[in-house]
Amino acid sequence: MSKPGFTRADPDARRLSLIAATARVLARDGASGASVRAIAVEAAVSPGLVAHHFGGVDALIAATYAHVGEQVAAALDAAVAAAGSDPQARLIAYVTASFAPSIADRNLLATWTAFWGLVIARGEIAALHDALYARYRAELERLLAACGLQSSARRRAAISIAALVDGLWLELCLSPAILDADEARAIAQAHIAALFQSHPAPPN
Amino acid sequence: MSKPGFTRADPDARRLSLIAATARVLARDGASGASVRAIAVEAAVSPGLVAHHFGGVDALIAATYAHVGEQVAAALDAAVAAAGSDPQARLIAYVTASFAPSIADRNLLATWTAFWGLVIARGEIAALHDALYARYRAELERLLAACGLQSSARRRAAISIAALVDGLWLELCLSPAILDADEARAIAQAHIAALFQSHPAPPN
DNA sequence: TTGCTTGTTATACGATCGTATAATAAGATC
DNA sequence: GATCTTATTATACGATCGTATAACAAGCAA
Repeated sequence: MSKPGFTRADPDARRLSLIAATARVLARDGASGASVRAIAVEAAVSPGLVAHHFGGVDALIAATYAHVGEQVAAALDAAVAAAGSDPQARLIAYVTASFAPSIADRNLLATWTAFWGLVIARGEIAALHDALYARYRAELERLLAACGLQSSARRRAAISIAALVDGLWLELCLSPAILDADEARAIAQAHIAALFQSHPAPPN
Repeated sequence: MSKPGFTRADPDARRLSLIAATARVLARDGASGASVRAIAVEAAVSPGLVAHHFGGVDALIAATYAHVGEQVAAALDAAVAAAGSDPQARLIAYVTASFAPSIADRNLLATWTAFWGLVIARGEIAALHDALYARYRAELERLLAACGLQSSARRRAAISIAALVDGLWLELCLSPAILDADEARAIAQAHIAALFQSHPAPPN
């Protein structure tokens, strides 16, 4: 007759719900506000569940970062897939997808800054960051290769594009009044064009 | 006969000492470790002094950011002054000075990430960030003008350089194994060269 | 229905948080 | 040396922190 006091969720689904709640708290209150209790309230759940599913709050934040990172990577991949088959268009799509509203978002930035802070304090989390960025650069190198950029220039080009996108993304999130997405896209495209100009594709 | 139990410091000197201690704690333990007590221990001082001199720990962290920002700006200005009178050399010096060991430093990054986290949670701190970055971009625009870059291209060029430097600096601090200072300098120089190539200085 | 597994809650514990308060004493002034 | 200002300390308070623990109950299996 009466509703159950709580619902037993599938462990994976519950973990996802906790991760989503963590992202919301991070976005609203910043890194220092992401306490076990605040997250539990946001997820409408008891504080003990965090320990039960993740062992501790640090692991939950790390899982949140990994999950958000996956989402971003998937969004970038989707942008490439939607760009068709032209190599240049695919590269541009991959790079400028970072400036789409769902990515250049304060909420995402909050998760990222919280995580950067953890990278400093906790060494084991640095591995997550390295893996995510390595994947980003590897994909960039692949796309650059498809555009015919000579292999000796790919590594440096990927690093420079990644750095530029990071900086533009950061400024886009922190002070949107100064930089909007259209200009960020234009800057990134100009940078890529310049890269190919200084390392022209060899004629086949 | 006996040493005094504590020394009465000049208020400004004491504030500086607390700021320096805050920067050290931020670097060692990250944003979440920067508690009033930890800072007081680091400064070899009683916790109450923080409230007495700054009113609260948030104001102390904000002051730390402002101070560190001043130091960085001064270091960049000094690099320009040391570069002589050639406009191109001055611009390169200003940009690549961010990769010097004292600037591309994990300790500085820790302060920065802690502050970025505060920018999200506390609106009043965003103004500090905007002011610091506006100053950086304004100086870039000045140096670009001295190099003869046409005025219509200056704003966008300054933003792109600032973004690239930010991203390179971040990666340099977070994963020094992937990017070293020399390569960061080379990437930044190539970017600047490309900017002038697409907007060549008008002949006088 | 009965029993079992385990997701979930409720509660408690010690540690640490930020800050307010009053007492203390260093150092300048006269 | 006496007086005063105030930087500094010591202490205390309530709130919140992370997590361990045991009781509870939802849902499945038999």
